[in-house]
Amino acid sequence: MSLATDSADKPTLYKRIRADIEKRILTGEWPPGHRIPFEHELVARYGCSRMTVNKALSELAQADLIERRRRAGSFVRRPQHQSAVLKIADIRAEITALGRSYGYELIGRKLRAATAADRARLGVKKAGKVIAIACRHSADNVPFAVEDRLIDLSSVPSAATADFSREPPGSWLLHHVPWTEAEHTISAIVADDRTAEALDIAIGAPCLVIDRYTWRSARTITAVRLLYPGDSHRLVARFKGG
Amino acid sequence: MSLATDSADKPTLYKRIRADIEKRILTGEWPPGHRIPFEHELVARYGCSRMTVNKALSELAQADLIERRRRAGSFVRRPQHQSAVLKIADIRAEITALGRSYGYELIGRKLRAATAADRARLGVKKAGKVIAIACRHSADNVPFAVEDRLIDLSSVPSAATADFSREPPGSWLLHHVPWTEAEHTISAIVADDRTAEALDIAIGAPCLVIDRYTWRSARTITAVRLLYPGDSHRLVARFKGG
DNA sequence: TACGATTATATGTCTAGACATATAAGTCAA
DNA sequence: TTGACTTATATGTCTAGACATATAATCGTA
Repeated sequence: MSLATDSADKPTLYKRIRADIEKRILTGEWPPGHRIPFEHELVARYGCSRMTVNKALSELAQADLIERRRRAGSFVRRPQHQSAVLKIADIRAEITALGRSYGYELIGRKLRAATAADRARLGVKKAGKVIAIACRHSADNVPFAVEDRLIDLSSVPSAATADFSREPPGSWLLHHVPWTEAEHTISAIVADDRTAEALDIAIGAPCLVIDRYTWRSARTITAVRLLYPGDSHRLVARFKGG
Repeated sequence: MSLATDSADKPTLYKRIRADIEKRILTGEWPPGHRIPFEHELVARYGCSRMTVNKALSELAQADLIERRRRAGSFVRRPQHQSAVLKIADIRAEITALGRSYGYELIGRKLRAATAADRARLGVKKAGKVIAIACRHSADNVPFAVEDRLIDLSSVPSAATADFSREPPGSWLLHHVPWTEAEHTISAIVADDRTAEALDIAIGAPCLVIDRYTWRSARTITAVRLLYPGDSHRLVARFKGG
């Protein structure tokens, strides 16, 4: 909701330019790598001075949405600059970054009309189709995490035809769907028999639970629950603040 | 290290102005709430046009380091705008925000020359004095978290005379010491007998463990371990991303 | 073909003005 | 004392220029 509506009030010109460009990036109309119009082109389009256009583009650059290169132009950045906590969104990247071999195993995949429970979990009211996915990640052939995910197909129709038997859904989504907001809920449980079996740990051993919800604008994209062995896994988040 | 050294190269004027102000804020010379010089004063001091000063201040505002108010001036922001994960840094604020009554109990406080273990925990080589603090937080008289903290007195000398019997050290630090970086490590354990006793939970119940290290520039400020009952507590982190 | 020098161009920074606008502070009346 | 009105002022936005600088593209040469 934060940058939702500058509704009704008259935004200044440079803010309008910035919002116009931001919108095209977030909707995917201008994908990562796309060259956005030169300053002089925007000057012509909006009928203003170059400083006004420059201010809009500078703010987008400061927000890491675009990258500016002298003589070449300004380009939409790849969404790889998330906060540290979100980097763990891509478990494969996390494991390979540690120099360990990544293993992935699809346990189950079901395409179905959303049940009441599905709608509650995704936080949506309208019915629609969803994909439910269960899978397991491993590092050096040791179970690393089990994943239980729901994807809202009305937000991400292309997920219906994606091949999740080879690519983990988290990686697929990260590379195909731009997100704008995510919420993590972290808690701890002790392993029940099924969890213990899946993670190859003892019943009663501590587990870290991460529930993540991801939105694009106001639309829910996916809800996922990740279970990690709590004593062997550490979740590291590093911040810069003021 | 990120914005550490623009060493040797010649930074542009607006960057120098921005860096000058940033430095005074981070060193605490200009504390939260302090009014920084008006644009026209900075124009006089640096001998440049107002637009140059304005660019420096606008970027500081976009980075949430200062707040600008028409007619009033520009003010150093309180460090309350951290990422969601860091908001839980202040347990008191977290509890009162939920409308529950906050309780605090100092269990122990020791001022000592740093032992080898202390130095390892803080990640410093040089010896010096430290304060070790143990305390417990509660919500509506139910144990909420136990805290085990080490403060490096060479970084925060004023902590030696702070009264931690009434104010929790986390709140005190948050309000007295500006930080620039923090690292969280989150894991899960099962409660041993001492932990179970302190949190009033069963032995073997799941606990969430948060280890946090905080730095100002390259100096370690504090290291803290927080233990939460894992089934009743949830750590929520919300982000906006690209 | 490969490499080095030249050129064109988009961004980076800066100026000396201008008018708009929100609001702190002061003024005056009820 | 309180509330309404006025005023002064700091920031917000914008312009039409300028020169600096990094670099993609081109051209020329070995």
